[in-house]
Amino acid sequence: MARTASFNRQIALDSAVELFWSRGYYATSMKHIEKALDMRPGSLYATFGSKSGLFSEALDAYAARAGEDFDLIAEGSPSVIDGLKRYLRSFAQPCSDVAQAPAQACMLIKTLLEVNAEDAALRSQVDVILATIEHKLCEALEQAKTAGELRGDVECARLARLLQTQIIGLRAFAERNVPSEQIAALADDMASMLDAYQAN
Amino acid sequence: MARTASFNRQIALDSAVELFWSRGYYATSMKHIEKALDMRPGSLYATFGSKSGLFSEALDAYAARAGEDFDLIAEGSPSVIDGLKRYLRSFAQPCSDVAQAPAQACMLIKTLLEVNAEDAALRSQVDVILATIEHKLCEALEQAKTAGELRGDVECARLARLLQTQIIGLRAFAERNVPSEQIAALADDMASMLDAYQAN
DNA sequence: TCCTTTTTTGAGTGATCGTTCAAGTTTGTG
DNA sequence: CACAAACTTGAACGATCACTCAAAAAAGGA
Repeated sequence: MARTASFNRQIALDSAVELFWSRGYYATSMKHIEKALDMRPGSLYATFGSKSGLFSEALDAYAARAGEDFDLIAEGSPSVIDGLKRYLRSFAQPCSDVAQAPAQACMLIKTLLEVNAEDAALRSQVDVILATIEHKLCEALEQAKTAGELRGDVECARLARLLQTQIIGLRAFAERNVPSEQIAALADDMASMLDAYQAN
Repeated sequence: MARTASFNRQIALDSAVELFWSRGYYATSMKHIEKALDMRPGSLYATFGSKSGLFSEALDAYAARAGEDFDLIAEGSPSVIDGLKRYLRSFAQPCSDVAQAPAQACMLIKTLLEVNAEDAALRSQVDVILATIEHKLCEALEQAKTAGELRGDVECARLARLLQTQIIGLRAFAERNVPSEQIAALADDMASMLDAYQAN
């Protein structure tokens, strides 16, 4: 009955994630977006509403993909704690996938540190996503506790926050121009820290 | 023989640090700068050359102040390790000074994650400053080792990077909208980690 | 007080910002 | 093939971007 859209929404969002993850929010212009997504203003605004609307959807797409990556490692691991250790170390691998990540640091953290109070909606969106991830980590730890992997007195919520902070620090540090062996050593040190929480 | 400048360079730079630390690099316009520094374009460009020139000087001013803060805590501590633990916990205090910091996260890390390849000079400047801080931490740890505070087999350079990563993570996490008790608990956990490196 | 030197001011530069929209193009249906 | 509906295009909008510069203002020395 009418013309069909020539673009694929998910592919467009993937391009937006890559672009925003690489350049950040403010330093990405609509010209960059038009080129990266191969879409013109009319289509862009009809589909995503605004630059911040597109960014918001890109954030959700990024979070979804990050969640899948975590689940994939968790499922392929013999134990919960082992999975968490592998997850930590996964950020130390220079080029794990064929598709090179546009930045070492997490897009959520880049956004948390970049976006200011004038874009409060984006800030609170990042806050919610990070709280969700924290919650997911907490659930994994409680599962480990039930399985007898963790000591009985471990506060899972607290350890979850510590773990999230380790990941944040590791990935932000990795933005520095340092040899990859040093990043790997950092990941190893963090994995070893978990030993202090494991049951005898 | 001629008119004297009406502004104080150091005061202007302090204002620039506060402004850039709060808003970041790209989201800070010359209009913001004119108002915060109470200077007009002609004076600004005659003094600092460009927006990036001013930002570069602000980065150095921030690093200098951060170094002083660290030295102050280190000097007032009974041991090196104790000083480092206090330093970690200092980032968990909501409003330690009268002058409230414009952000929880470190300005250097905000810049590292924000500035993209087009401003390579700023990026490498941050890299150099962070390497200097890492080196300073390493020296403090070696001093602690000499004083018998650390085990003999501790790799100071590696531990220095781990410490820096902890601080980066802690301060970035603190940008989230979470209760200050959780930040304090994080700092405590990080301080406890150092125990594993201390001599029996 | 006048002159020289330096600083300050603010209007103005072209470029680019996010966004809008009318016109043109492409599709499925009758 | 004709029509209607949806999508694509690209020019254009006012606002703002970093930055320039000529003119006005201010200060010290003679």
